[in-house]
Amino acid sequence: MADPRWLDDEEQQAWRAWIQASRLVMDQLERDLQAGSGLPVTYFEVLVNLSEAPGRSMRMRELARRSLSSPSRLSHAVARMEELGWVRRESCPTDRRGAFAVLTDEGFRAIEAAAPGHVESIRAHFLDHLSREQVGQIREIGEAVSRHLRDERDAACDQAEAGGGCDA
Amino acid sequence: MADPRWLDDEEQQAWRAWIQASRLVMDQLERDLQAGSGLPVTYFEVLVNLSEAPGRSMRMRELARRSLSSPSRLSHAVARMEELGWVRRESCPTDRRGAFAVLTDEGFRAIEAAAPGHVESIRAHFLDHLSREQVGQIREIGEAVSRHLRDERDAACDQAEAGGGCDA
DNA sequence: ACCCATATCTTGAGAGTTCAACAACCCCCC
DNA sequence: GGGGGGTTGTTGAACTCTCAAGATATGGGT
Repeated sequence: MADPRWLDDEEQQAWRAWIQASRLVMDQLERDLQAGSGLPVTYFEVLVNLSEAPGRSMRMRELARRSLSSPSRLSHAVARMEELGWVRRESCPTDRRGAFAVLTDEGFRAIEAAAPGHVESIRAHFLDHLSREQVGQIREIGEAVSRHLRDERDAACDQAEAGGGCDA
Repeated sequence: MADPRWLDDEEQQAWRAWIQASRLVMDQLERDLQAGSGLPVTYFEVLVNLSEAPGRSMRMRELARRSLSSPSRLSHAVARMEELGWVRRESCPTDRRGAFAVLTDEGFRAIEAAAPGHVESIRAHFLDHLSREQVGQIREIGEAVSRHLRDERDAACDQAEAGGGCDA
């Protein structure tokens, strides 16, 4: 840590371009979606995940995983969306700790209303500026990076478990 | 808007991979930087921009632009960092509306302490998983997307100005 | 049958972000 | 030398996110 390998010019430029694009795209989508439908992007993603689930219903834990959300965040988000009438909670019959989140009809209509504008936004601020080749490149890069971070998260869990037996 | 051009499979995959990677990388960097130095990423970026400016000093407006921050956000952020003793405000002699943000020695030390871990984090969660080619690709893609969004922001200003004379 | 580590989910407080409204000021134009 | 439009920066409220702590329940080992 005393003598870190600083980034060379190419790395520096790539990193800055990536993080800048990340931020700008996210922020713009957030504004568009907010202005068009009053939905934060994170809510939209939760609702989409729910809408694709059988019965439009999913365990909180699983929903959190798919929405790239922490349990806490999802809990707050669902609480908020319950107030809005978009989601309803149901208790799990086989595991009394568990809770299901269920998408209501009103929630479904909210996604349907928001989706077209959101897709336009994705095209206008992202896809339209990429060649066909670049679309393929970004998919591979994104998947490689995501895969790693997902693995690492799982490894962290395994490590925690294995840690118990490490010196025991 | 009634009949949007939905994303085909390739577009869908590319978009999801991108946004997922964006989120995962950002979140991980945030955690690492927070754990290592108690700095939020946005603060770090503000401080870095300041540290590279002549006199370690910059007008709020310009600092906001470079940090991809809204004026409001920067104002709050600087207020917070002033409490921490990392930044100091100075009034502008030639424009009495204006304010400078100035990096203090303590603020500079805070960046120096945070930087090595941050770079390691960038390598571990991003650069290390990309081939040399992909580093180049991501730079081009990021710059294309950023350029567009930057242009659009400027165009929005021009439009607002031109709008005054549009039907006048 | 009991205990304890784990898992699931919630809650409250603290911190950052956004939006709209506001205050202060510059500058150009009449 | 005033107006008036545009710029710069701040503020407060509402909202979201994170972190740590807690409530409840499961499951395996003894």
